[in-house]
Amino acid sequence: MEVKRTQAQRTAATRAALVVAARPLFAEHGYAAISTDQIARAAGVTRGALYHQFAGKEELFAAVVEQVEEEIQARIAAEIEAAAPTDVDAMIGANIDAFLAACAEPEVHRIALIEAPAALGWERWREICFRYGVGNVERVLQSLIDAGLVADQPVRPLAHVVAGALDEAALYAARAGDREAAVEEARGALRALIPGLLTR
Amino acid sequence: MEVKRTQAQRTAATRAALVVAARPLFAEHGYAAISTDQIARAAGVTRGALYHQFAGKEELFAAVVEQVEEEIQARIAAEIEAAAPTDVDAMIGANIDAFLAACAEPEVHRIALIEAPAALGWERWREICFRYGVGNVERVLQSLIDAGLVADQPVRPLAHVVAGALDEAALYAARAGDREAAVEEARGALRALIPGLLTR
DNA sequence: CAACTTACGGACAGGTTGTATGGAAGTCAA
DNA sequence: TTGACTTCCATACAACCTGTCCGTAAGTTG
Repeated sequence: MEVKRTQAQRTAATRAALVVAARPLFAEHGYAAISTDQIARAAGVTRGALYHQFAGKEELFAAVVEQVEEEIQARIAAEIEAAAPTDVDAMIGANIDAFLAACAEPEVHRIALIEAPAALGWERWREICFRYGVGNVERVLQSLIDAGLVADQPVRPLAHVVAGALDEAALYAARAGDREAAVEEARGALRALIPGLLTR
Repeated sequence: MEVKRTQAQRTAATRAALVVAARPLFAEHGYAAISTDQIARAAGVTRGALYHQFAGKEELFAAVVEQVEEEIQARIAAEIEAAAPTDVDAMIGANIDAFLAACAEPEVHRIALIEAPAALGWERWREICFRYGVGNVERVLQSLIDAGLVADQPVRPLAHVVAGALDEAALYAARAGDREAAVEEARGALRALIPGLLTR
């Protein structure tokens, strides 16, 4: 029927279709192995539309990364709230579990942790991570420092290092043959490492 | 003069020239942004030689990664030996310092930590890391466990997680504006996190 | 409703990877 | 030494991919 659509709606629909179509393709084959033509065709538009809506392939990928980060951030927040941890150890554990669960699918870990740093450049990747993952870690650490549970120190570098450990654990868990066992191992390693920050 | 060279010498010379030429190019511009033609020209050969010696661009890059890993491994071992740490804390600190120093140049951290996972795929990257960096971490951790200084637990996942923290710290330090200060911050964060594994 | 802006499709130019082909360099047996 | 044989390398070629240009359609505004 082709109802009359406003420009904003057309733009939103096209951008959304491209991002939605690109995401699983990037997740399965990687940034370099997927062509803009494949994405456009999967989205039901042409490359012309893609290049009108995004400055280029990299910008489209950035939009996908942004969407993924936003999503896992929301998932983690929801899981933490559901767990409603009472003491510090439970809170740290809940954060670890939520992060590992959120990174389980390739759409998350492959895009956000493997492809993004190389495709967008580390600086840009770090900037995005800082607004989501690392930023969250930093907030948690800061609250622990404020509560006197972690020794006072510069939070930013500590947040990066802890986030690095979390990222690697997520990849270890997600990419293993026996997923269940690997998640358990990764959880164990993180629970051995991170609570070591607590003052006792 | 063009002395007569044996086939093995020709092969070795060509492969070495390609790897040596490719390394700084990949380090500065990244894997995707450098063409096989640029590499071949920088090496003083043609793409024909490149494709005769390596199965493709990716295999050449893998050779570069391998060389970088081997080199930093040697550097770290030498620095540890030079430091000759006596107690556990000093040993851990020496490992941290040596790793951060080894990753300072882009030729190391950009190639081995940023480009390699995406270009070679995480599985292959992990396999290489395991023969070098992660493997080394695992050996150190195992010795600590054997000595009763770290709680008994599966070493492999712990080694991955610790290596992830080290990698992120190296990137944080290497990519910062004020290098000196960032190295100090990264070192501080690692020294706050890793010794937390020690039983007290 | 007419001028204007925005969204999009198709075609083109430049550059990239990998392969195929022919010749040069080295090896080995007689 | 020589002649067959293998290895090494350079050039030419085909397929593909990105980004841009231009024309057209859809929507907006005075």
